[in-house]
Amino acid sequence: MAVDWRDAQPPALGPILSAALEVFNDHGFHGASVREIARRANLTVPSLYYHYASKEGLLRAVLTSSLEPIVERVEQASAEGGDPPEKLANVVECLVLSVTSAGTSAIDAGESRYLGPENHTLYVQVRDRLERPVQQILHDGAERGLFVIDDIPETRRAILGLTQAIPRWYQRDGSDSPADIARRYARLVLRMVGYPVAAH
Amino acid sequence: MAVDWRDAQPPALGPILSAALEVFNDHGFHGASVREIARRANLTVPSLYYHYASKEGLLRAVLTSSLEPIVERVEQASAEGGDPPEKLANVVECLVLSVTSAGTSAIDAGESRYLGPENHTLYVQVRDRLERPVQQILHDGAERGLFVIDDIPETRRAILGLTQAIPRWYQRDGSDSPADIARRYARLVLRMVGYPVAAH
DNA sequence: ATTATCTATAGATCTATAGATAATGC
DNA sequence: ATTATCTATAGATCTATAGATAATGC
Repeated sequence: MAVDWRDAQPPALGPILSAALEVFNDHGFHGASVREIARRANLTVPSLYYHYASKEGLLRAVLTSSLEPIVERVEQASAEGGDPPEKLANVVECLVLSVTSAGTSAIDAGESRYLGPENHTLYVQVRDRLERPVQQILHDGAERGLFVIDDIPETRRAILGLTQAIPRWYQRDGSDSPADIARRYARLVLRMVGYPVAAH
Repeated sequence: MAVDWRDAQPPALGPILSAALEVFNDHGFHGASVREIARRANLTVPSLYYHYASKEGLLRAVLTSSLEPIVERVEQASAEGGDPPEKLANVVECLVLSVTSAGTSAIDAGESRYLGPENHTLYVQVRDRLERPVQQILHDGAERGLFVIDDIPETRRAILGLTQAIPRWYQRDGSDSPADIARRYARLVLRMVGYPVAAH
């Protein structure tokens, strides 16, 4: 096993994209200015434009570069589980850890709607790789009669929407550790697909 | 019973706020321009400023005016249920119908973070009235041993986050009617709180 | 030669206001 | 008197580029 998906992720995002991630997270795509991104990256604006053709290109790079390591960890988390319930618990834990941990940081996936058609397509390709393992687990679990699911794609969207909503309320100085939240969310999702889990 | 919470909601938002709602929904707060809002409301920009002191004031008015009728319907939906499971199913159905129905339209609650402190406080007061009945139902259901819940506030946030994520993928021309989605989401949430529901 | 940075600036757009003018209600 | 609209514009800010300059690698 190359890396443990439970480990805290390294930044891995280079100074420009790290600056862009911060500013996009703080103000959203339209509220962010390339001036501020350049300032936080210790560059002038034209230097920034040497590396990225446009503000939109910057957003696409931030979104895909943030999501790609998450996809890889999610694939590992799924592979590590023995049966669908364990796989699903692992994947949900991994997703929650990803959006609550420092480095990776969760840029609101909703900002992707401001991408133009070409950049949006590139982003969707990465997002699809995140959806695929979740879809597969739900399908397998339902097929084996382990899960009770009315509509698999809808449930997949519910699960991913659930984890993406966490950054809206999560405070890093709160009393609950990311690991605690991750474990509770895993149980919550297992119950959601009709797999009974006792209360803790 | 004054109004049926399952009825499709009337617009009820006046021409200026309706225009603002559309533009904020299309482009987000920072991507929206007051020029376009004024244009869609058939007004000049200074006329618009006569009615609302600032773009931020417009956003606050849109957010609270959109949310208030939803709050009232949710309170009705809860009151109409006999026991916690029925109340919860009603509330979730009502929330899903609210974010998928035409008039009310679901402005992304995430835009509220762009409000300044005073306006944010006003918005939070309305949002709290939405959270309260959900919190109460979860509390009652857990107390009576009907629900299996690890953490009530976290589960409340999960449920509301779940419904707020719907507008990101919901297409009004899709094959599933809002009523179908609402019923499936209600079952999904009941399972989430450990209340078993058979598959449909 | 290539890569990466800079100063200076174009040109558009943004929120908001000043001050005049019309329409309405007492 | 009050309410609601308008024309005209202030003043700031935004994304992006032109063109010069330095540093690096062959």
